[in-house]
Amino acid sequence: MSKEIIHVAIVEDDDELRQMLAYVINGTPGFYCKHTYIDCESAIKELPNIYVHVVLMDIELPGITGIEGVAILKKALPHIDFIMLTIRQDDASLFGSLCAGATGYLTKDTPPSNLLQSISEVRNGGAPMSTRIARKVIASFKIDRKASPLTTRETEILNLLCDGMNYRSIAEQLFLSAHTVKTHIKNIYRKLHVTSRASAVKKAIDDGLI
Amino acid sequence: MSKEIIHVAIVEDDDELRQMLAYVINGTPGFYCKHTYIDCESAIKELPNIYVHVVLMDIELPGITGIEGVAILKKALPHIDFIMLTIRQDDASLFGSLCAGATGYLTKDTPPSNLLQSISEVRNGGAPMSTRIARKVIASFKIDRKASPLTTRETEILNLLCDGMNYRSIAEQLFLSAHTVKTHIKNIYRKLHVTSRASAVKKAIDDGLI
DNA sequence: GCTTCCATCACCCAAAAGGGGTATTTTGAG
DNA sequence: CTCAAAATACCCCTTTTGGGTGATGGAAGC
Repeated sequence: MSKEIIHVAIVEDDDELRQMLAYVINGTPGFYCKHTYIDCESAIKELPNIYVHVVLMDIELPGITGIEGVAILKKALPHIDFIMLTIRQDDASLFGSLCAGATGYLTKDTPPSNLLQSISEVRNGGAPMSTRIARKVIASFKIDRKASPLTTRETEILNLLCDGMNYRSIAEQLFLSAHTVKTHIKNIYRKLHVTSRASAVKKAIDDGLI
Repeated sequence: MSKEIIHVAIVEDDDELRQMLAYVINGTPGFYCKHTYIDCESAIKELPNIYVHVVLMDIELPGITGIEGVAILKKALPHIDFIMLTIRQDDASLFGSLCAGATGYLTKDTPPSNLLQSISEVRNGGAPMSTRIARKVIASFKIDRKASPLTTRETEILNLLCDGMNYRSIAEQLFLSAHTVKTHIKNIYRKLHVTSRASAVKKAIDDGLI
């Protein structure tokens, strides 16, 4: 664990909460919060000129949202870690924030001790998340591939279609006649309800078949 | 926090570690470990017949790997939470496990107290992860879309290609001549280094262009 | 003012794809 | 053993695609 003092900035439009957060941070050894902002516009203007390690970012802000703000700021200041601090638990907010470059995601019911621990954690290479949030993130990976309607051979050929191979190339690679490849592809089209290679590839990817 | 006793099973081929883990779990109030397995084969045979909440799963096992094991077991026993407990930190192991349905991922340097806390956490709707692991998971969402090489019009047409539309349909939809559509598609192919619709769709999806 | 990119439209031609059939062999489940 | 599904192979025919080449007008950048 690093012993350096962690410099924290806050972007939060609620005056009371913003001041309370700064108060808690400044009242804890090892943490320091000098800069707070009421919206992303001012944060975007000021942050490049100050020294800060971690930013606590609200999502629901007037003007530029916290998610858009992170996307903009993270691109300009990739060394800063952004922790979302929000009441929102919907998938769009969560995954939007992560795609934008947030490194942590805490709900506002996080008690102060956990919040401080999360700030330390993000500074030490972690990615702090509220309990339910973590579960959502993990669950998003699980692929319950509905039993593919395709046979092994068909799936094999579908993969080669993705590489842009034509009948003949596929046939050579699989030691089949081009006629057979064509028959398989016709069956693939029928099963996926498509009529072209392009849409077969798209549907296969969307449905997690490949 | 639930006060019920959490029933834990272990799948781990190292005799010493397996016994040590069981010893720690059984020595802690609120935790109970009656069943341990040295490989996935025996776990797959026994787990459906026993009462258990959480399974600690190693990855490197003789025969069926922990990842394959989770995929098989999670499908049959979706109510059980699987926590990977492994020395492996590579992306393939991590994301393979998550896709298979693991709910937690701990490295073997996790101290016993953290391990027990993680078991509680997963039982309470969380998704416990080691610090670095969490960061990897979060980082996997971040999309730094390299500026698309395609123009607005080309991207527009690329999207229609995904729907399996032909020159004529695209032309009608965009109020263009089919000749123009063809020119755009030729330019798309050149920029994406492909020579067919199927591979253009694949590459566009892979590169996050659509 | 010049150049570059974008968007638009056009023609020719060979290759490939797609739709409709039919048929044999292998494999697997009951 | 039997039946169904899967995998294999072939034919005919029309439509679509991909590659090459060329041209024009407008907007943006230098």
